[in-house]
Amino acid sequence: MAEEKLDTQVRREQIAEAALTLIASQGLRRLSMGAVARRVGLVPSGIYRHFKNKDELLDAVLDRVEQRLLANVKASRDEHSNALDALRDVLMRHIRYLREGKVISVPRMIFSEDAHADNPDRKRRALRVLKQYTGQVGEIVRLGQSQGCIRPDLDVQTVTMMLFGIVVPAGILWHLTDGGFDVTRHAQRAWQLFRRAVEKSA
Amino acid sequence: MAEEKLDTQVRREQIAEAALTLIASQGLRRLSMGAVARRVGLVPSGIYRHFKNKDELLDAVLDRVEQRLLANVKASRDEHSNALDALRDVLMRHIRYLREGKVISVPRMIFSEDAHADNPDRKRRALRVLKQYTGQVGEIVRLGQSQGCIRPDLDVQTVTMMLFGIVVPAGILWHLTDGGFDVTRHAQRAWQLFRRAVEKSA
DNA sequence: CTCCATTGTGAACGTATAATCACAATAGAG
DNA sequence: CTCTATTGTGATTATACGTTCACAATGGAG
Repeated sequence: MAEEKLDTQVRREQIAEAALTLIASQGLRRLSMGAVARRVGLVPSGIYRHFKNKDELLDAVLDRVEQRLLANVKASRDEHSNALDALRDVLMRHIRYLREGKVISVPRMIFSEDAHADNPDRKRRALRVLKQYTGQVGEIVRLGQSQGCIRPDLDVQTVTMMLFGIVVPAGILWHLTDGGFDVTRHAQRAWQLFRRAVEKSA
Repeated sequence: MAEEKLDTQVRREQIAEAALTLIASQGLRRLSMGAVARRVGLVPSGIYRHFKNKDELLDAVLDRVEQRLLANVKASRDEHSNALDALRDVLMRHIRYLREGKVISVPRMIFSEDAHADNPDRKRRALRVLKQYTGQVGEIVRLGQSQGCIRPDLDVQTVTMMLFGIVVPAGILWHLTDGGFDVTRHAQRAWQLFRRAVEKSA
């Protein structure tokens, strides 16, 4: 079945990526070691050459999720000096990924109760990822406050979660409607509302 | 095991309620027919006297979720003539329930990919429930626009989802932190933001 | 080229759980 | 009170899945 023998480091990447894709397309519940194996062209037991068990695999997936999330915020920060522009970019980046069906696995890994059904450790790690992420976004908010484009009296976390609150429900509807919900239009409109709420009027 | 023989109608209620509670406390994944049975004082196979299979049970649970959601919005509408007050009440009602740990099963049933993993039918029904719910909230928004307290130029659905976007992320954090996140405080602050965004200033 | 550590395979096992069925208990109609 | 339909039980089956293990293939160090 395997085309060739590959190094563990390579396989671990392949396998984690395959798991991520499968989670994105079918949800965590249907993620079986067998399905992952098939996707990388291995036999189920082959996975265990590279991961001790399913838990360890899910941890690796969570690692990838963490990397991508933080990389995204960083990109938005780097590309926009104006804080509001950067925040808008963060938002739109999420929406774009949503539409491309790429990283639905992210919310699925972090939010799905299944991801930490009986694994308090992973639950803690998911929380840590989320906090790091909102922390980064919060930095942008703070920047905006010092730039004078965001009202200084607002609680940073609240603003952050409000932005977050545009993406998550949109993702839910997008998922429930199998892509029928126009997330882009919604994000644009919601952004107007968000902006009105946080912008410091001159 | 069973204390007494009970009518199917009564059992169906008991069983659906037990399932709802279990989903709330442990998530959908860990919901087994055996666990439900134990909770109502029956033997696993006993469930099948009242439900054809697990799918039918989950459908019944979704029914209950639907009822409670709509009843909640209705209560908020009835208790407050001012639209903004009613919206705030809808929000706070959610938050209260969140804290009481009562109806986490609601988002779990509607949002969890597991609830409709390979059941497109239930997915459609979950969408219908969500649409009815947002439709009801949307009515309040429209009312507010005609009352003159909500900006008339705003898209109703966007406003509705924005309110929704306060609850959902809060619920996520509340869940991830095992109740450590102060959802009430967050809801109050987020409400200020929301209000500022949608209120028609005099 | 040779050899061994690494990687891949197929069969097998244990477990969890949904679902079925023959049989027992019981509540309520008559 | 009696009888039957309804409800409850325990044993059992089927299935899916995570995991293990003995064995085979292979690639790279020497």
